[in-house]
Amino acid sequence: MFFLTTAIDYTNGSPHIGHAYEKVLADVIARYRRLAGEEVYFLTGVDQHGQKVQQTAEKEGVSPADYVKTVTARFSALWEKIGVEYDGWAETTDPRHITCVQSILSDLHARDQIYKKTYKGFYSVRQEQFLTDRDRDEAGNFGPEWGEVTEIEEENYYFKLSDHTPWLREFLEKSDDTILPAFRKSELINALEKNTGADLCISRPKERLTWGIELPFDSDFVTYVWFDALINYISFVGYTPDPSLPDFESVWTGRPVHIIGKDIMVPAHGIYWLAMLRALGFSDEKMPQLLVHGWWNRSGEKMSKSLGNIVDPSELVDTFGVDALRYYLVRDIHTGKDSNFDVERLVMLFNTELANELGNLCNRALNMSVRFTESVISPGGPLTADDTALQQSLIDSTAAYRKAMDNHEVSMGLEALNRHVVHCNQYAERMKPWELNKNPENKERLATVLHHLAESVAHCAVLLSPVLPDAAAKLADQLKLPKLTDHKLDDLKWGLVHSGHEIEKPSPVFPRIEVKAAE
RNA sequence: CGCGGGAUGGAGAAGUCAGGUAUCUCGUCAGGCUCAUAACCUGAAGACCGUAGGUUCAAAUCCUACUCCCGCAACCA
Repeated sequence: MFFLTTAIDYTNGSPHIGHAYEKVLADVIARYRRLAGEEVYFLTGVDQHGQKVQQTAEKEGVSPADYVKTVTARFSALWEKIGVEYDGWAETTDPRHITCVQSILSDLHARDQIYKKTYKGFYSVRQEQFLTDRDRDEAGNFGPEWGEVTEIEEENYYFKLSDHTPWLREFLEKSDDTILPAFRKSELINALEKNTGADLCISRPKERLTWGIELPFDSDFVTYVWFDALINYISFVGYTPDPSLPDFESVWTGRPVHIIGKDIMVPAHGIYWLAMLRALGFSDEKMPQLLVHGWWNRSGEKMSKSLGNIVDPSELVDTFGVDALRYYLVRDIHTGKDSNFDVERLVMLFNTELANELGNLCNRALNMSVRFTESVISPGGPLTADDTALQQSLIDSTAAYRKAMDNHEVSMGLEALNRHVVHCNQYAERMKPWELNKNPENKERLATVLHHLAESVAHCAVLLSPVLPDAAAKLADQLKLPKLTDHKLDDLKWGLVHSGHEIEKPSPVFPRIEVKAAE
């Protein structure tokens, strides 16, 4: 089983382009793995507890539970809108999750992995948090942004993180595929080097915070939100068995892939979570891989004048469509790195690669079949060097696509796919089917050329399907091949379009996006 | 000396781990085609690969020093 998760989004505001990116990336990877013939379980959801939720709810004059419900609905509505299809949905206020967290807390407490101690430090009342030396300004004082700062003593529960850091360090040192992409590994190991054996505070006294999961062994405290949230990765796949949840052993069969942003690798996922799993008895072979993605940055507000200041993914979909957004989000960023969000590039990539190249290829190929061969596609006569070169291009592109996608490099996968599309357009230009059509003697040759184009479009539709499932279905529809998208990668052999296959006059699958050059 | 990432033709990127005539997309210029979504195809101009040294037959790629950008720095969910 290929078990894939995303970070669960914190329900403290509306979803933005970064949230959408992570989910689309995960959705694409999940769909790709299914296409590759693997069994997939894709889990995502929302993180609903914690101080910030409690504060925001208070500010808005509603209960945290109601507030969280509203925000959660915004997230799930967006996923539906942009075609993110998950198998499991995690909400941390779910009773099944709470049961699991509490059972884990009890277990760790019973095994002395959790203990109580007093912490003395400087506390900011306004920010409701303890401060550390790095919060001091250059003069060594706490700045006015913290408001009143007092030194207080507080009892809390701690998880024995220090028991596991030596193992973690060693595990990470020898593993090349736990942190993806690899360049982030050194960052995590460095962070670990600086760990001076500190343990992790996993409780909050109820005087300060009530919106959380109560500690099963001390009702004066709730669980620290990270300790609660991280557990979603196991609670919602039945770590504590529940008839409404999957069977844990059949989901967590190897190393799951957790897709997260670079901001929550250190310390939450890279340190806390791996250590927590270790404490629960997970072996090295069951440790998750962390696929760490970068950020969409926004450079300047220049484009906002001409195209409107749009960053809400839902509005982007309304303006440009799901295909354009999904394609852009995985095409214009290399997994792991940062990129600048630019609406003009979104439009450009859709128009050039989808409308002009692939969409137009489909359109011209099918139109010619309708006009020149009575809508019937047949293999025609003997193959020339041009034909075999085209078939080889398809084989090469498919191989490059698979290699890239296996490494979660969606952008490179799409680039590989594109190479074949370009090859096809060049092929059409050289073969000139419209010329062949002028002389009846060329009928067989004409059939061969058009067959090669139709066959290529069919393959491209399948390869594109993880990224743009709807568009792939439309391409299949144009080709009159309704079962096309049922194919697995290994079934992709030359001959998807059978001899004598009939099609109809096509209409554009990717209508060009026309942008009015506003003032 | 806190940590990490980055600096590549006008714009955005790949390539750097495993050195070997600089790649892709957009843009610009010129031409071709007409089946197609004013789409497609061909050709051209444009980069001393941040700076300065070094290693090597050979460096965007390895080594040293430096400059400038961005993020993070562990009770911030």
